[in-house]
Amino acid sequence: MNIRHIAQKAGVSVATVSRVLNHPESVATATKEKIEAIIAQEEYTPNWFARGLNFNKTATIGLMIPHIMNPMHMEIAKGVEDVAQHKDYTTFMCNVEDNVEKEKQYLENLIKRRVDGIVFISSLLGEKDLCIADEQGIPVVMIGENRETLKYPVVRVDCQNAAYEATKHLLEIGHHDIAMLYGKKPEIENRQKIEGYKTALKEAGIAVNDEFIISVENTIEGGYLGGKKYIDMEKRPQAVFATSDLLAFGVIDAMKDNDISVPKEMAVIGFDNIRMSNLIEPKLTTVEKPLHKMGVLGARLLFDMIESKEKEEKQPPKEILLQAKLKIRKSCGHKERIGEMF
Amino acid sequence: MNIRHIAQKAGVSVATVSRVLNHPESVATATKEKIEAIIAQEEYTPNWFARGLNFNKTATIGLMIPHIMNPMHMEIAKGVEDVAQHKDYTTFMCNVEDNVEKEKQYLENLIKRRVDGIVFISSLLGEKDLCIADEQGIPVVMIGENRETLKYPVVRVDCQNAAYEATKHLLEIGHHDIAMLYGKKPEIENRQKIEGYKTALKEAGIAVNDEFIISVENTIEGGYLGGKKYIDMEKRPQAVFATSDLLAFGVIDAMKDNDISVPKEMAVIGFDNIRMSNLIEPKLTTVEKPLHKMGVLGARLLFDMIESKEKEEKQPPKEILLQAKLKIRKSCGHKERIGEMF
DNA sequence: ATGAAAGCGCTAACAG
DNA sequence: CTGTTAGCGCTTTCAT
Repeated sequence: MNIRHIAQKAGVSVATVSRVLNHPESVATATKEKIEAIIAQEEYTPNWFARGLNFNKTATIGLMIPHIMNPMHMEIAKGVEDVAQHKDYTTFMCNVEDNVEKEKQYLENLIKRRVDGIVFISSLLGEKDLCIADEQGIPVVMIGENRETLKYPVVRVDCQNAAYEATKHLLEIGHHDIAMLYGKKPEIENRQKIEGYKTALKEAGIAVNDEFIISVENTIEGGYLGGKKYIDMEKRPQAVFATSDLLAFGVIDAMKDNDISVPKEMAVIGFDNIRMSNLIEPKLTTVEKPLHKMGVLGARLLFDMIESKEKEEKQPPKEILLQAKLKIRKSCGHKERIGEMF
Repeated sequence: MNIRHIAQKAGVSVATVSRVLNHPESVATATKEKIEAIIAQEEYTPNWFARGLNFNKTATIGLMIPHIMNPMHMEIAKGVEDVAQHKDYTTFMCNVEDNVEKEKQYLENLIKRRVDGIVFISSLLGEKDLCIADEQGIPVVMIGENRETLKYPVVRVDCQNAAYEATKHLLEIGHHDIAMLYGKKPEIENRQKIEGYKTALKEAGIAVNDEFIISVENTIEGGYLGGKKYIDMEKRPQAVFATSDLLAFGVIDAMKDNDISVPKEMAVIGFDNIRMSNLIEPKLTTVEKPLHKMGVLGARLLFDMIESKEKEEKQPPKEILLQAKLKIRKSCGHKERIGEMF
């Protein structure tokens, strides 16, 4: 079933059919209606490839997701998808699994398919790979930074400051021996978080204990493992700053399994504020990232680029810096500052 | 940058370039290597559309997901994606948001893009829409049933029996007034679950109280709302059978907010056994669905069809029926049957 | 307002 | 082993 069949049935040329598909106003009402009827009746759908061959637009964007089982990523993804949907774009979600090779493969795939743009959530890719997209003229935006060099527009949150605040919160409650558990993957954010953590400790005149700084897989299981390590230490920490809520969940689970009360014997603070974080027991004190908003802003940035590309304008890469906010709940045992609570 | 440029640079015809791209073995090693070098150097990527115009294969499958923020769906999606990845297929994930219109739109989009097959998770679509894919010769498989008529291969679990077992478990513990809270959306499964629930009650000689059967959005918030309704009833139920873990989470949260102890004053059982269900307090007793496996089996079914389509074989739609299993934890307060625990 | 015809970039017979 | 060439289905000038 192709455009020629329709043209024949209607007794017109293919050009006319093509016109009713693309510029309906330029066709006589009578012929148009006749053709439209036939199209409907025959359930004809124009061939996407033939079309793409002529246009250079696919109304598709790609979305790289580090891990689809991590609710944090999905909350961001939802934000991106909401905007894309609104613009009548289809979103290609790609599950990277924290694996550089897989991400590279997906990127190539997306480029081959000529997506109009790509949003990366915490990309693992280096300059060299990323610029493949660039060279093909495909706009790219980052959510969560990727490399120090900001060659691409990026939506990021000030992780260093957030980590500083989180650690300080633990300090204010009265803890000295504060451990930090971080997920292996988004390297730069980790570095910033470590920096913030150390700064807070130093300001409080506390020496950094490197044994307390552990990295694991960024999953509940990873958190459990980390928690177990802290438990087995000769000199246990009094508090754990976990760099994601998922990790914090794992830590708390490990504590429960070993009859260590949270927050009484061990304070735990998370990062991200995913939906579930106020459902576990004790409700998780955490750092609130505006996840959905990050997705929305990232997508907007991308569409700005797509649209300015059409007009052949060029703009310098924008950077949106968001601040995170402490969300004080129960897992650190703080009793004052109730005003800041949810 | 197209195939002609490459051909010129290499001093060969486009056909030869096309050959090294598609049937490298049929080209002399020397010419092949030369052409490959030029392709690499020029960073040439074949135009996807031109290619799709000739082949009728895109190495892409579509995956309809009712709601990306529901971990249950993402665990299934992960199973599908794992298989697709293994077969070197790219997976187009579509976030349906429990919205028929959106699902229809995504379906049309996937068809236009000529995906090689589509996996639907708990599709909302009717025969009429679904057969659009059929008519275009695009294989379709269902995970979680869609309509009574099984025109398509399907991976499903015996929800009726599972609901029966869940209710019976509540009964065995000693509860009489058992409520049922179900999510609005996968209609058929709901019907089956209600059936199983009623059967168990009847067998125990307990009259069904229709007031106890409430439907809400299938989210944590929905569960919270449902829980609240039960709390406000003149004669409160002693136990709630929630048809998803997400709902159960919400119910438990509502109980906590109202100082009703789970399981002492209110037993709660869930359905799905998502990863988080043993992290909340009390650990959730639930019905375990083999989520990842469902995704894997669904994808395999799809690839069977894709491959048998290539060979022009036709096979009757297969149906895979899985059994769910009670996962007894703490939220119902049962103390025996420890052997069945995690 | 409509038709004829020239591509878009690629693949696959068919020849050599 | 390689080149020539006819499409794949559609859009879009350029004529009429």
